[in-house]
Amino acid sequence: MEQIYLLASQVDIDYNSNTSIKKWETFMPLTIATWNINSIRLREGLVVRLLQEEKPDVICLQECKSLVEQIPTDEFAKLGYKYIIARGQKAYNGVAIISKIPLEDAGSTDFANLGHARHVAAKLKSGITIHNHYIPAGGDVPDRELNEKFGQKLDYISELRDSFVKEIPQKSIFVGDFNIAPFEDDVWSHKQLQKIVSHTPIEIECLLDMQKVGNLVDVVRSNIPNGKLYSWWSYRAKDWRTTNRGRRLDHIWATKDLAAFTKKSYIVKDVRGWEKPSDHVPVFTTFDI
DNA sequence: ATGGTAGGTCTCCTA
Repeated sequence: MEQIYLLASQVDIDYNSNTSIKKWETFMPLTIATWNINSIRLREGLVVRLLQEEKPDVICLQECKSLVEQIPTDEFAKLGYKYIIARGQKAYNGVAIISKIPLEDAGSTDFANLGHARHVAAKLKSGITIHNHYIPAGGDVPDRELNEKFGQKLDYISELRDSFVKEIPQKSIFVGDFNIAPFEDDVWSHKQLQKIVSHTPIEIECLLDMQKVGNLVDVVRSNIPNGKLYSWWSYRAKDWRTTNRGRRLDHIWATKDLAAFTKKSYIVKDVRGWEKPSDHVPVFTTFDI
């Protein structure tokens, strides 16, 4: 039987061909990062530093807080990150996918009809589609009768569950700031956060239902199954590192075909200690495809 | 039960 060794970023994978693809012996891993940057214009330098130090193939950013035409791109391009697919608006939200490998715009959807730039998708030549989401934070009060924003958060995820992920094809990666920490080990105190938006049972149920309907795998938790794991620490804490009251709000999910090829995920916690940091740190997964 | 910090359209909205 003929075997082909794939360079995933250079070759179109044809899963329908008769040729056997010896997937585990290929040698071009694809590393994806997701990071809520909280203003891309203010933190352009931090993105540059991260790209230099960690060299992901693709980075998905949320809360760019910028019109697309005002996103700085020159310094990213100098490092080889020449491709960017983004959606933006003034001051709020905004998502971008920045890549060393060619990207094709795969559209965006205004979930829950909020009029917000919270989703963008890009397709790689290998046929993999990356969906980058900034799910609404949901305000402070976890009751949709008292707080419209909490309802919008549930509506956004319900719409994903009832239409979008039902149709999601294989070879999809689904990442971003989901603003929900689903498991006990995803928060510093499960007991103390049960009524705090981001860890309430209703949000968690909605998110995990959506994950199940889409047959999506939380690859970061698959690769790091045990122990506390955070991607966000509040700006309001006096000493984020010492008190360590974190939450895992940022996620990398994938359809099962791709999830089967991931072995490594990691979170670069030190980024929270860089000068003028975002309150989120980047999360990484390598797909050995 | 409260307040704490940060970014942008900046004394008010968002997170």
